[in-house]
Amino acid sequence: MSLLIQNISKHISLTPEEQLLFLSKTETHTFKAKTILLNSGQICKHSYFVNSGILRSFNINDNIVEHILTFACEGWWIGDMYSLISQKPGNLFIEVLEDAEIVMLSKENQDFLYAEIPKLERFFRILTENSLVANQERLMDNLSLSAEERFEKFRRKYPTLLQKVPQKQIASYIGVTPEFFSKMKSKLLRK
Amino acid sequence: MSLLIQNISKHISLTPEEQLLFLSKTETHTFKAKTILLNSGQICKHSYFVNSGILRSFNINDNIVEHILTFACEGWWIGDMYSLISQKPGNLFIEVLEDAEIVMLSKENQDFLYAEIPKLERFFRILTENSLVANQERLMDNLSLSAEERFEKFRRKYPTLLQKVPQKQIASYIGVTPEFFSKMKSKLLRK
DNA sequence: GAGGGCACTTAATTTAGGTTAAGAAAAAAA
DNA sequence: TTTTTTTCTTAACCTAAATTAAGTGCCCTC
Repeated sequence: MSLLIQNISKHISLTPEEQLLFLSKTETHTFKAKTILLNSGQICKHSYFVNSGILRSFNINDNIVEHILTFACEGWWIGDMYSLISQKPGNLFIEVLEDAEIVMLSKENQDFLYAEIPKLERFFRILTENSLVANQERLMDNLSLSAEERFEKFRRKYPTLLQKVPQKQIASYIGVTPEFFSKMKSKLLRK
Repeated sequence: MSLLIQNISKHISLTPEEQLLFLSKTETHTFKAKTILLNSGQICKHSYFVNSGILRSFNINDNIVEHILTFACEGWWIGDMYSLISQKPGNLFIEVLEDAEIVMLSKENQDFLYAEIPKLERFFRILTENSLVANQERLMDNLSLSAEERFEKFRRKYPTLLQKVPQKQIASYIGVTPEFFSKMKSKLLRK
């Protein structure tokens, strides 16, 4: 069974026909690292489900500084939620960090599937709720924890990412400069 | 028509019977300012819809510093999403800031209503999506904007709140100390 | 295998924002 | 009204993290 169907089946149960219908409305593609799937200023047309590889979404401030909103590894969904909902140009980039196989679900097909398989409303509601909870926690962490504590949390939450993505991107995710991150890391190692 | 039904009707349409069923599963109460509706460490049993007044959700760090997650005014929903979903003890407080009339929807009744009126899955999906988008924007703002810029955004987004809640709570929301907020404010006024 | 970018490090300097403390003003309570 | 508590301000001092800059190692690709 595909990773995507497994993912859905964690929260709702689909009949074999529904599974086939769902899959028939998606497209699976492979992308090389460094591919930009969505550019800032574009309208986001798809939700992306990661079969393998790593993606990230980020924005760029004043044309200089990148800030990472999310990483997405195997079994995660990613997209520009704002742009996807509003169908207006967003300010996020979505980029492939590690060669990836991606299931793409277009906004239109998603709406079609909501109509055909109303249970999917439930599935995406739960998915969105979980994102919201994670996001709220990260926001509170950014308000109340030091960079060191945020790094510790990141390391515990995404142990595999630590090995796989350049550390300047982890710095960006936890909200510090690469230089400060480097200093902090060597301080932690010295302990 | 009640504010709550208006709110729901923005996203889905309910028959009069469904409206009555929904309302029959809620309880409306009034609360005085300073009432704590939910304490840290408790399991959140209700979603709260604000008919009038102002509420806030916040956590307390190291028993000292408060950090505000959300304000909720007329027509807004509020709750501890983490605790509500998981039915585990959360770390948020929910407090009434200004005398309020609140519609309370228990977790059990919400689940009951999902079963009776599946359209509601859609409604709460959309509600959660909108929260997520707002939350993501706030997170990115916290990563990339200065305190002054965050305050400017807050002021534009919630002009009414500025008058109504103590400024130390706005400080807490944008993520600075009351002292720094005061300094910043007088600097902005001098311009 | 030489050269050109990246990613990472280190260090000096600067700054945004925190801390501490104390008084003034305002609001709530009595 | 008076008292008490909370909120707001101001100011001196402190610190986490940013900025700037220079140097090192490393993977590309030509």
